[in-house]
Amino acid sequence: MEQQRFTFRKNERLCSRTTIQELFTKGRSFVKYPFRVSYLPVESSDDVPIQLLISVSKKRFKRANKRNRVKRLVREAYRVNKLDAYSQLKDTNVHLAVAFVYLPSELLDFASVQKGVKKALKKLTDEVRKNEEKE
RNA sequence: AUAGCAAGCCGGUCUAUCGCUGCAGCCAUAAGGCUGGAGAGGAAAGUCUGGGCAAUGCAGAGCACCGUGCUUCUGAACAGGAAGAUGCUCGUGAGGGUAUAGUAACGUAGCAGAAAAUAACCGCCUUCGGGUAAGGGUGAAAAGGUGAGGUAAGAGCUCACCAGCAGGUUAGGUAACUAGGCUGGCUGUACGUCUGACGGAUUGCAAGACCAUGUAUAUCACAAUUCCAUUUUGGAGCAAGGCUGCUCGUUUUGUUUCGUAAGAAGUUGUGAGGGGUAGGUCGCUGGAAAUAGCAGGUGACUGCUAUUGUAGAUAAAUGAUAGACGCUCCUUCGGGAGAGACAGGACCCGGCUUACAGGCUUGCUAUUUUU
Repeated sequence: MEQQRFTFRKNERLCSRTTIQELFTKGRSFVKYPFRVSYLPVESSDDVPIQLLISVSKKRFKRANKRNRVKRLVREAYRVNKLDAYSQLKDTNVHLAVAFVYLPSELLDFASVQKGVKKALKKLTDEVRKNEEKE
């Protein structure tokens, strides 16, 4: 793992259909506006601590170009702000499958999306650490 | 100059930093790294149509069902396009919208109105048997219109002119059709049923082809064990399906019976092995291609020549931030403020339809002013 690179490559995305199924049926979740975050610890040999899925519902955004725009904004915000969460999770040595579900039905600008992503990541890392300590 | 009509085009550009998906080259055991170059639209949308491609099905015939509808072209084809014809309609105008096979037979025509179709009622005339569609003002539509003669009163009953229809005919046009002349007193309109012509298999790239870990397993070989009648093929009958819905016809499968041929079958273990899930590879982008020039055509379009290589992702790439230019508005000319539409490939082409801030070009029309 290189130092301080703001990448978002394929191995950081959640691609497998079966793990996505498991994530939504078995995983835990919380709401931190504007996202609902679901997560599930998984077995993985990769270096990457988090595999992420961004989801925007067709009900809220009927047109494909708006859905694409939301996904791009969220992905960009995650890409810039993920390193904090990585360093937090590195010493606990868990691998997570995470889904960000976009809740509002209107477009937000990049600044507020970024704020939301930061908050959500913080809450995620806090919860994971708590759970580790319990067990 | 202002307002508008038609056709066509554009629909931000550049720089810096970080980042995404393929491709080519180099480095690396690998993970990956570096360099170069490429990376959404006019509608990519709706999925309404015509094809290519793929799988399945198909001896054929009739009926049903669905679609189309003036003419001539165009095109691979179409419910597409071009040029034209006729009727109706909107606009001062440039122009826009809309309809169009056939009518032998049958049906319907609300409200209003006397009446919506082998004319009843009022009225008119009368020799009291009847005759009469000129008058009745409602409607989208009222039995051709106007005038004269004629008559008891009237009527194409007769005549002139006008409108339409039918049959010949002349001229123009490839044709739809247009213009004229002749003959016939032949004279309502709309919609539907109907008749006839042409076309139409079904499902869509989540099609389909290939590779294949784990798990279970058809089949085959060998071994052990148990046990005794099945398997193969041809004819006939019956049943169920397939061929678009139905009928005829045809075909496939199952079953019963008659004949022919063979001698084996079940369970367990080991090995081989087909199909096939997760996942992956192909399909996948060079094609009715794009651009330019020349030629033909009123035009859609066609031909020839040259040049170009132009997205191929898969929980799905083409983005974010900052600045500059450009656009609109305000201005104290220092500057300040604002907007940036509709919309994102998912096998590929031809169309149609719908959405769209703002801007540009060409031709034309109306009005006003100046010359």
